[in-house]
Amino acid sequence: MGVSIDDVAAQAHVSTATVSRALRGLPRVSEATRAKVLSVAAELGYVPSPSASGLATGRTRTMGVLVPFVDRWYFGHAIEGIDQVLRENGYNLLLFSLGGYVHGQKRSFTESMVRKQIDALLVLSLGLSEEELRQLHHTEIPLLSVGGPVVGCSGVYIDDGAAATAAMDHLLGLGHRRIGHLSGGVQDERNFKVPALRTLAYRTAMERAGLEVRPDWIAAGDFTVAEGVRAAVQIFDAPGELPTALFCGSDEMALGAMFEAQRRGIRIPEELSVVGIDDHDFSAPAGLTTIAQKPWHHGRAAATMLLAELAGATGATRDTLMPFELVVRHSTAPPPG
Amino acid sequence: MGVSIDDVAAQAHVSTATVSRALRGLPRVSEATRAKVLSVAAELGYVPSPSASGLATGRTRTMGVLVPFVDRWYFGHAIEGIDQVLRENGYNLLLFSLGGYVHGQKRSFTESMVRKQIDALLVLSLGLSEEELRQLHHTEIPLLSVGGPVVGCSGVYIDDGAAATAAMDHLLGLGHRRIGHLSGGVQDERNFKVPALRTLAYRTAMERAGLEVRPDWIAAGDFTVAEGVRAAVQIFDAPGELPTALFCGSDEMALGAMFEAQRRGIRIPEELSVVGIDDHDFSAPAGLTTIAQKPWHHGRAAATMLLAELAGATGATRDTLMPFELVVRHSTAPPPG
DNA sequence: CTGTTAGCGCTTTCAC
DNA sequence: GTGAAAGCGCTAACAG
Repeated sequence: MGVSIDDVAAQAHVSTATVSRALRGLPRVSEATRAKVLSVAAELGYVPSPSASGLATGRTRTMGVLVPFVDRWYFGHAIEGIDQVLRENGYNLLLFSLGGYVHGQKRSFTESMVRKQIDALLVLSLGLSEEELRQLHHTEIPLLSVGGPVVGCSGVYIDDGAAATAAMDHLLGLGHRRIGHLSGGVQDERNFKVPALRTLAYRTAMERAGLEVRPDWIAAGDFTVAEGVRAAVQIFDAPGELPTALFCGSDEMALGAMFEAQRRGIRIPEELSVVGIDDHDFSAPAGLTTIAQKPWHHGRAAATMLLAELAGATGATRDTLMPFELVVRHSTAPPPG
Repeated sequence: MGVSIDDVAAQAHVSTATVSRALRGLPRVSEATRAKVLSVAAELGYVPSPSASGLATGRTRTMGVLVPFVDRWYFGHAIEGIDQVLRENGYNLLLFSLGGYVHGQKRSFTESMVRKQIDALLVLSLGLSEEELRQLHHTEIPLLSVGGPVVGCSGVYIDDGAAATAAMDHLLGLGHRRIGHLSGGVQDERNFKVPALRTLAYRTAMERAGLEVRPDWIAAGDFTVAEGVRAAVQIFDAPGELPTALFCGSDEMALGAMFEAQRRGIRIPEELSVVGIDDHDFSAPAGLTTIAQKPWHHGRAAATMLLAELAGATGATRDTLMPFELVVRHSTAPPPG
């Protein structure tokens, strides 16, 4: 059925070894033979078998990408960036999604899924357990994280503390003093520290400004709109005065808070300022002020580094901080009064 | 470095063939030997080489998934569903994203990316060109589309015409007579008919109700929020009276229209009703009335069928219509007056 | 129930 | 510059 390298060799009247060299652009092949081989291969519609060359070389030209979800803003865009550079370099992208099972027994990622199957692994914003990390390092394939720090391997991400601080400084600069917070990452996310970093920056900024951190002005979500609504409800329903501003751990949560505020007739930004982190696709249309980051670029940068490492550039994968930027839109203004 | 089947065979004092049978759960192996092999394999940390077995069997236990984007609602969720059933069945998911290059020369999907690499291909809501379709069918691997009809292969999707009609009937039932439309798919999407089907249903419903289809009440977008805003602006800015309702080709566009309406002080649903299709994650929080579909289920269903087909159940992949449902929330009401 | 023996299709020394 | 031949690790007859 499939035409093999032998067919090409026969047709071109050369050995399989020569066909192999010619097709891969290796030296030690005369231009005449190379041309001949190329034309015969094209004519026959020859496509090399990845399994065969994988077996022979030990490399699969496939990169694994491990994600907690594919249907969430950050991951979708990061994967898109990764896919693009992989494609440009003739690499395949093997996707492993935990589908939300960030922890627990339903979580099904194991070393065996990866062994002898991929040349390197990109881990997206994921807290790997000690055991998983151990297994992964044991496979000895290059590893790189994207979207947040992961112990034991380098990563590509923004300085979450600084980003959150920039958001807080914006609010503080506007004159807000009663600032609430929708935090991300409800529970134990193991080694994944992003939500905690952002929340820590909130507390630090408040204290630095000499402001009180009121527990009833902090609510936890999981980075989604739905949870943003839930967290906002919790804060809005709390007895006592409301904050004049909300710093949200993600744009989705910020948007959720905006929806809930609108539902209650709380005017934004007149009565309440809202700022998020991400610059989600919905943020510009909704007029949300945010700290923008570009997961697509993160993916590209990470994949590029990993490819360089595979190409032999030892040390090509290093921790690298990506830029972020405050984008002021219409959800923030000085506090009322 | 890697421990091979021979190592296991040696340690277990059996032949490689026996190890192979034992590990794959084939018959004709005594329980005693099977147990022995299993324990030795575990002890040695043996993991079979996909390349080797792929070479030997001609099957890779990998399914390809071709998508126009991974960072869009429908696709992200569909991929999640696909990934899950693949994982449950020991299959790998090789992702091919066109990254938005739905057409044009930057589009890089070719037969060679697929040949000898995957056992089957899932094509997500994508209009393949005649040439691509020809190449794909030429590879003779099972094909199945998800999210919309693709000529030449079966598919899993909702009846878009009926879904759009349900949305229109809701509006009509509420008493609306001036209904505008945000259509999807701006330009030539080749063989991808979903946007056109929805728009056709709009026209048909209008005519059936004896209502005028006004060109200035129809604006085209590309299914995204940003385009929804743009299209809404176009309609809102048109001279003459405004429609009292908007039927949008996707929830993202509907949400964009809602943002724009809010910006202009057009009250929803008092002055304007908006209905979409999808039940996007943002729809419930935003209170958008919509026709809900479940891409995650579509993905699961499609992957399951393809796997069955691969397992030998000829004809397992057939056209199958998935359910949809009107979800009434707070963006629709009877027209003013 | 188990072992032997060919490959699967490609890469890679090592000769020539 | 080119060819011969030995694998890479596993599966699949075919014997026994």
